[in-house]
Amino acid sequence: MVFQADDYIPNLSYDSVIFGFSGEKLKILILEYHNTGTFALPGGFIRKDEDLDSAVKRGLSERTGIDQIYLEQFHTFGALHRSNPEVMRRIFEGQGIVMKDHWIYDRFISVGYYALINYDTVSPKPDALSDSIGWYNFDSLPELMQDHNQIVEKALEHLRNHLDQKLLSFNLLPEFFTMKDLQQVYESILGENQNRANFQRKMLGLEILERHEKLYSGGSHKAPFLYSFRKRKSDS
Amino acid sequence: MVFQADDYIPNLSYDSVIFGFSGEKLKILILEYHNTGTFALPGGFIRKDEDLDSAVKRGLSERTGIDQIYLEQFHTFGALHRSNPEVMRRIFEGQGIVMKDHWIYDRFISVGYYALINYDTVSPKPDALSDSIGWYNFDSLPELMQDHNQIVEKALEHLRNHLDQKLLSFNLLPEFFTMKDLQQVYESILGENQNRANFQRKMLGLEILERHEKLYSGGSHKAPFLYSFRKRKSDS
DNA sequence: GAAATATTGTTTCTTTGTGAAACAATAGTA
DNA sequence: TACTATTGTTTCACAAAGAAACAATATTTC
Repeated sequence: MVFQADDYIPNLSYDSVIFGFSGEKLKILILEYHNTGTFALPGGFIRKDEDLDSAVKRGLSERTGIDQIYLEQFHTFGALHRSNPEVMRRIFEGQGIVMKDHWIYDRFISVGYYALINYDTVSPKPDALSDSIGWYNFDSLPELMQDHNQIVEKALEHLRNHLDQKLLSFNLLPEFFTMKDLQQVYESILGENQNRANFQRKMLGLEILERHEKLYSGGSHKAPFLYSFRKRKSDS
Repeated sequence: MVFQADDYIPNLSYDSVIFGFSGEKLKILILEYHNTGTFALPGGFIRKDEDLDSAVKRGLSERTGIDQIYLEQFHTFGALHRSNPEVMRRIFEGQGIVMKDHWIYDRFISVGYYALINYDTVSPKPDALSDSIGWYNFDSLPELMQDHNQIVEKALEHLRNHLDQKLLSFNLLPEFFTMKDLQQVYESILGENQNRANFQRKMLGLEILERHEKLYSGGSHKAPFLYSFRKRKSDS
């Protein structure tokens, strides 16, 4: 599982910010390299014979088991000193792998992607080098290696700016959800409370929701409708 | 001037969409390789010892002579077959350079940037490989090599989406301009007419314009105010 | 089984913002 | 001096957004 130099494009990687929503909080997937105490975003390399997008999809599907993932590229990080060969070296040595020279120790420019996935239906798997992968609350992340904290910041910024246009939130929810669920997704991403009545009006006005029978819920109050989002032509 | 393999990151390039505004129309800079009839965006490669952003700035300043350029990265294009080695080979051979193998014939992933510059104060210079560089009306571009037309499309899309937030338009205007000038920039970028009264109200409301004395103009009508945009702390 | 409670779905009212038109001002022209 | 073209501003109508109030209902409590 040591990466063969000839198979991959050198000096170029991708890093992914994988968002999930637990029902209350926005979370992202973080890898941990136990022996080094290093936290990192899931990332990977691009084969010489594959599309950039395909490389990212491949990596995410390996880690999450999901094939149909909402993926968006948001920025490419190219500062000269963003990558630190010493950190990579420690990670490999923490795994018992000692290599004097390797293309992986070079300087890397990295393309940032974010993904939105349904938290409930995923059981993430660590990759070959990492010992664990897990969900972390977005508002209390550990310190990540290299510039990964900045990458996360930029991902959220992009997500916020495009939340309305792209109805991204749906990718974070299960098939059926209540209006309150949807509102909580918006609130956790935007970081501010939304007015309940206006939020409902706005969402229904978009004409993308399908209303179903009422939820037979356990709450001691009026049961909310369940919604799903309409299948569109563009969906495959 | 043949690029040395050891100096540059392989398989990675940048392409730049350089916007200018002639006073009426939105234009972009296009290179032409005469002997091949090929049109292309100005682009370049990244040295192993420089920031990605610096590489792009270096390239633009070589071509435009301007150092302080508004630059924004908008997308990285990574489709496997986006670059075509045959086209590159023809360009080199058109220059009388015949090389059997060269890293420049490899597959390239390219980072797209756009720049906004003041049309009047720039006299663009072609690079080593191209015979000419010139302004083309944005709405009547020639067919460009590889995926460069798509790159331009995506640049405009990004520019439109961020026009309000970032007040980008100012980078396209001379130091002093009228409200009508500013409105024409907006209209040419957005591709639709703006209401005159509301546009003025909106722009003044942003509190970023400084109003100066009236222009002593030649028009047979009330002379318009001249404006400049306020210097901000963040400017260096 | 009736009242109480919590939350949902909707409506109403107010405020704010936007689009279009009208009005007033003025530099040059006839 | 009147006329014309365009600018700067105001007004009006309408739509959107924010806040509060009202009505409906599933469960709990008495």
